[in-house]
Amino acid sequence: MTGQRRVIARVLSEAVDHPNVEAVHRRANAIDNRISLATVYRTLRLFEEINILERHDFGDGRARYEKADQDHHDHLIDVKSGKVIEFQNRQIEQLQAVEAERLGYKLIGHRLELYAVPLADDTPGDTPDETPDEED
Amino acid sequence: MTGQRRVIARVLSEAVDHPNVEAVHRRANAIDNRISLATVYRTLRLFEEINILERHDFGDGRARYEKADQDHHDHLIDVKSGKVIEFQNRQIEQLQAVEAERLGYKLIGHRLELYAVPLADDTPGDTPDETPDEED
DNA sequence: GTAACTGCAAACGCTTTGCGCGAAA
DNA sequence: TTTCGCGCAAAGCGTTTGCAGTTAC
Repeated sequence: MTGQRRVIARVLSEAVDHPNVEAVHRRANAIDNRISLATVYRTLRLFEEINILERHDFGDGRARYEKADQDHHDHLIDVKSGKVIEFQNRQIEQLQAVEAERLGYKLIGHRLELYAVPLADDTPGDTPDETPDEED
Repeated sequence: MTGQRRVIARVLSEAVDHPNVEAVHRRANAIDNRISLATVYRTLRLFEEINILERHDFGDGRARYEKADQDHHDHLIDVKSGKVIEFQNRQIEQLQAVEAERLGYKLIGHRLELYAVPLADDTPGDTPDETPDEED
């Protein structure tokens, strides 16, 4: 267990969002600036394989990470701000398993992402709020 | 409307699966071998923007296409064979909208993928059937 | 004739990897 | 000491793009 891995582990255990690799690298370097991007990639992959972390792909072409969840949840992506909200819905989960069985399969995993806009928000604009990179 | 676009459109309208770009290119060239990969990429993107096609990402790092659906459906991915099965489930759709509202959002899109293994299949093996590239 | 489209090859963005050095046990 | 992890820079992969020539209309 090296210092780099410790730092990266800490960054992710403290994260309340879903940082991409670059963000993890930035945060890790704020703690110890001798951590290379390659190491971040290698370590994140390692942690993912050990099931310490989960990798997500929310469609922007870069991987995002969060600690593997004890209590499983899915994500709602605010397409205006890029914000990511976690939610659980036992009912939907249940129906997924049923649907899989109906098709002759045993469900072993799933990906559910809801893309949505704020309810109150009536702005007609097409442009999403300036893409931040750091958010969620 | 050029010959290339006609061929690519035909390839996708005849497809019963969810080909990736390389597969589309291969099939298009079987009809007319003067179609470059760049044109395939450009045309698929164009068709996607016009909502003639839908682009999917099933997690293998390459885009897959199918014709935009009149009647919306989601996908179940057979993780053993790579096969992709389409399904519809009104109940799940409904619950997604409800969940989004509960979180203060208006649902505008979603992605639901079920990863599963055949029910009958009791093989303990970890290795998926040789990855084909052409399948589904 | 002009605007739109194409093929080619180079570039891109994210991610992985070969290698020689350095730290962990 | 021996193994494992590191940083660096180069390569890999799917995808996009600049450019000059070609095609549609």
